[in-house]
Amino acid sequence: MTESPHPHSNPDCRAVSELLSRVGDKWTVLIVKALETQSRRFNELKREVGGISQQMLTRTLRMLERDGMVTRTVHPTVPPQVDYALTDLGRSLAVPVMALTEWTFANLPEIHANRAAYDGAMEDAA
Amino acid sequence: MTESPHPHSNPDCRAVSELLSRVGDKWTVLIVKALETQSRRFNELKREVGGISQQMLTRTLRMLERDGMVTRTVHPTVPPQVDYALTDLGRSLAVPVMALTEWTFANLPEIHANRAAYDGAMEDAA
DNA sequence: CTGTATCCGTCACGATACTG
DNA sequence: CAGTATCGTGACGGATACAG
Repeated sequence: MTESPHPHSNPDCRAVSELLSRVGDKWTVLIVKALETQSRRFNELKREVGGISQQMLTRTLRMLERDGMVTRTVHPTVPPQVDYALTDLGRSLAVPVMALTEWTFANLPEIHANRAAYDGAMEDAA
Repeated sequence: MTESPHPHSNPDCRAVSELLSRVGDKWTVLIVKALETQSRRFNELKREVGGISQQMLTRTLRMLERDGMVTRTVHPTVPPQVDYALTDLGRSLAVPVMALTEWTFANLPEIHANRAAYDGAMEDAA
């Protein structure tokens, strides 16, 4: 946990920021969740996640594979079959992510109430 | 933890996704970190975070305020003085975020190694 | 089936100038 | 000091067509 006057310029903090961006992107968590219980084929994932384009599924899987979060196994059959599975690293990431998820569920009512109050105050001012 | 064939369309899961995006954006975590120990004034925050534009600082603070993560206190002095502070909600969010941060530090070497291996394999193929 | 290539719209973000 | 207004840019993400 390095200290720096400008967290931004610190390489370690940039790494954390980068990881948070990955987790915060539109599809990563949904894909990891879909792989949580079992390995999946490409189109299985596409159906399971729902609403994702082929392009984004491919891109996100490549990033996850590069970081060692998922493995990609090609079976040289015809038609081709590719299985994606979580690695231990990917599964271990799911733990703190789940903590954030549970925090969200626990505090969702309060957040919604806060927003309603804020928006109400804003339109009073307007 | 609601079940749905298409997580995307589930309002609870969208809320989680939204929260992850907020945490995953470029500045939120850095601002929360800067407010962790004490309340800060606008330009104090700007200096502390480092590299953020006025516009993004304002926007991010507004979002955090709307969600009830920070309070905004205006002192009617001249020149004007505005203090930002974390709420209990904001502080409680910091807990699971820190868990993710620590996971990152713990697994950074492995991730870097994975990337190097992946990139190496790629340029072999090329 | 499992991708890659291409095009395109949107929006987050940055820089700058201006205001109370 | 603490913002708001405006404009520009690039990355992100979707749709579609094509390929092995």
